[in-house]
Amino acid sequence: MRTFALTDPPAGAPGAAGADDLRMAEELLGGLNERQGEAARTTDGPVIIIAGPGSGKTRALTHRIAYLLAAKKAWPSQILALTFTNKAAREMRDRAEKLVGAEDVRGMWIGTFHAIFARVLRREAESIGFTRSFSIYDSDDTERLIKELMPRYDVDPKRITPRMVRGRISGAKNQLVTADQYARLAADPFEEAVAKLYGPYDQALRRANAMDFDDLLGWPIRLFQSHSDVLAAYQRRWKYIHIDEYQDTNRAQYALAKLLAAQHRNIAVVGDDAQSIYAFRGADIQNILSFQEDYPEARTIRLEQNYRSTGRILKLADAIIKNNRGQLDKTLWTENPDGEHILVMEAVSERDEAQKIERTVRDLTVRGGLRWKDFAVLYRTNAQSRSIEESLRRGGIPYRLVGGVSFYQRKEIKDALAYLRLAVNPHDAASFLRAINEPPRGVGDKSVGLLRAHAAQHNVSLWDAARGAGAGLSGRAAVSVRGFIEAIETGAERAATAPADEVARDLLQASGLLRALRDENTPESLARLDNVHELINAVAEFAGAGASGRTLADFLQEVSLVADVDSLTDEDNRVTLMTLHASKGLEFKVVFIAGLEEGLFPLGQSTADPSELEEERRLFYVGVTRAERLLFLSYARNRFRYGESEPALRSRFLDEIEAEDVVRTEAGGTFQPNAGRYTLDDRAYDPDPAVESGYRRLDPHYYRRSLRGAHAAPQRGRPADGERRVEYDEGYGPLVTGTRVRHETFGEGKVLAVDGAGERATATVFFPSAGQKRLRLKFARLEVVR
DNA sequence: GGGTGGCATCTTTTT
DNA sequence: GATGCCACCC
Repeated sequence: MRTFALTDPPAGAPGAAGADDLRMAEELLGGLNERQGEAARTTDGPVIIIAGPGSGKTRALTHRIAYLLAAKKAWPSQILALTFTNKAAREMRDRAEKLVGAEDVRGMWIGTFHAIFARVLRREAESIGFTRSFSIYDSDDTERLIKELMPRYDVDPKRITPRMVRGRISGAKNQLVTADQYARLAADPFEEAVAKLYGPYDQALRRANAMDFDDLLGWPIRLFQSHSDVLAAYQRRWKYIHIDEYQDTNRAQYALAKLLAAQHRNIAVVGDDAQSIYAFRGADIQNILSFQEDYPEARTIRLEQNYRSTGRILKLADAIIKNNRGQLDKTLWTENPDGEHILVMEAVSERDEAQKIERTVRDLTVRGGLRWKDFAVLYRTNAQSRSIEESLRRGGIPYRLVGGVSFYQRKEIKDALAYLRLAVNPHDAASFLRAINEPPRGVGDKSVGLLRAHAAQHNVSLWDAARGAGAGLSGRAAVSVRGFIEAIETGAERAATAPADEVARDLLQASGLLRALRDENTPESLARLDNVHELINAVAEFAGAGASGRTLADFLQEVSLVADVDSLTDEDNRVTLMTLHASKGLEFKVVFIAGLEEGLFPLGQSTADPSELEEERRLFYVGVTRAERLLFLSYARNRFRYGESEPALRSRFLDEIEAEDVVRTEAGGTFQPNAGRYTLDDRAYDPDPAVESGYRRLDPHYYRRSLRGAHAAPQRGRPADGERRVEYDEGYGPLVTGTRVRHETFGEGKVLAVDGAGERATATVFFPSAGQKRLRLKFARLEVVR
């Protein structure tokens, strides 16, 4: 929650730096080591800082900013710093303030890519046909919109879910592939279905005066490309550009940075390829390599000394990442003591695992003098938090859960926000659909269907359709709709003059939402009512906090852009629970990584794809390097899945650790990794080209049955051309993603995914004739087509 | 139009 | 174990 001064930098340079200025600038770099200092001092021209975990990379970047200001190289408003979380931005700003003073930092542009460019878009909205108060759609809104479109374009939401479509469209947007281009590239029936929806989806967003997250990057690019004067203005403005966590940038972010840096070429990026964990949302490590191509004059600085962790933790991290290929060359080292051994804890169940964690936390606070906030428990999926929460609660240990269902994702909050968003942007279709019959006011599916038909027919928004009345609504529905519209319009009019929180309070009152919750009068509904009041308070706080005139529209755009980690502060003394992803950039004295089991971490089918497996491994690396002093790795031999307990096998990540005197068992013995249970790349054993260059599973215990199928007998030689028949009835075979199979009734299809084990092994197969099917291998008797 | 109860389907990770 | 969806009833 931060405002950026939107004034243009004063003309000219900020005056020549005197000797005093330069001395002060140098002093600011006093606390840095030689390398960090070099990174901070390299202010002119492109710099790429390749930095390991805990090496003070953000520190170096912040000092660089302070140095620029102190040495009078730029006005604050000429500095742009892009981060990946608001929290990182806030920390960077706070540290910069401490270095050079709040006064001299004001006006600097520090924020996430999304926040900064949302801001740019707000200023330039009209030139791309939006209004300033456009809505920002999260994945929920987006899926709603896609679902709306599906029947009209003859896509069956059972076969191809809105979520899948959203994923594909988002991926395409990250790669800067437009709807037209996508339609041309679509290669299979699934992609063709996506292609049918992509264009209309974009039009629907436009009609709703809304943007999705990817548009917040895509639209600025289009804006800059079509308005060279606008681009030139921003190129001039931002004399110095900084990007933190550069390994997480996607194509669109890369393109934006390149466009903006073209004039001054003062761009400093910081990244660690080993910590790239967001490929699933389009992050591309290649951007690090491209940087050196785009800026051949770029200076490369490596920060390899680690200040955070003990020697043993670092040794473990190194042993983990060594199992990945193609990591950039980097040697981590530290002057810190070796520290304690890393402990592996085996539990019989997830409940047992949670209790062990709870007990360990308690012991360490009593004996080790640690505080609750020194601990973090990290896990792969949000669902894992439940058991850990339970045991911490039972033990009376205060904790803080990051992620999961955050405040702004709760239903009542989304409903309330829908009203507020409509008042600001009445054409917002997703909000309209959410709010129109919440609370129930007699406008059900049928009436909404009529409005929708009317809107589609006249190519107007739902709002216009509803406002035009008529549309064939029944008398009762028409009255309700009119009341709804009036309430929103009243709110919209008042928004122009009254304070944002008053507008919000009155509008929610008029909506009937508050009354419905009060009338329901259950403990749950009253809790929800409290939440809505809390939202109103948040609006009040927001509107009051800013220097001047922060509007409801500003508030709404801000809340769409905050993540849950952002609210994390060091103030509460609580144990932190969060996903490994959310932990990036943070550090804790003691870290637990729970659920180190095959299928959970590495998760699901990621083991089938080498690049996905490597991303999982980097995620493990990220988790391990969050720890300063103590690290615990745990797994359970049984874990609940789909409501029933299922046996689990400890993660390959534990068995591939090769490090002397680093890891111990709880009993104090040496941890014995079962080396070679999984090995790298022995493609020679597999005649199937689909798994070429893949990791081969070799654990005879785990995969005994599949080995009997094909892998165990490569010496029999490849079958002659033609078909190879694999029987599945006594287990399941080496079926991997991409394999072509034939089914008795559906014909030929392509395997999209395989999950489950043994009896429950299930393949997701796409059949051109019948669409996507989930088939139990036990029954389906698939033939592999070669 | 709306509410309820049973059944299926999951489960990545997030700005 | 929770959410979503559908069928059925009021």
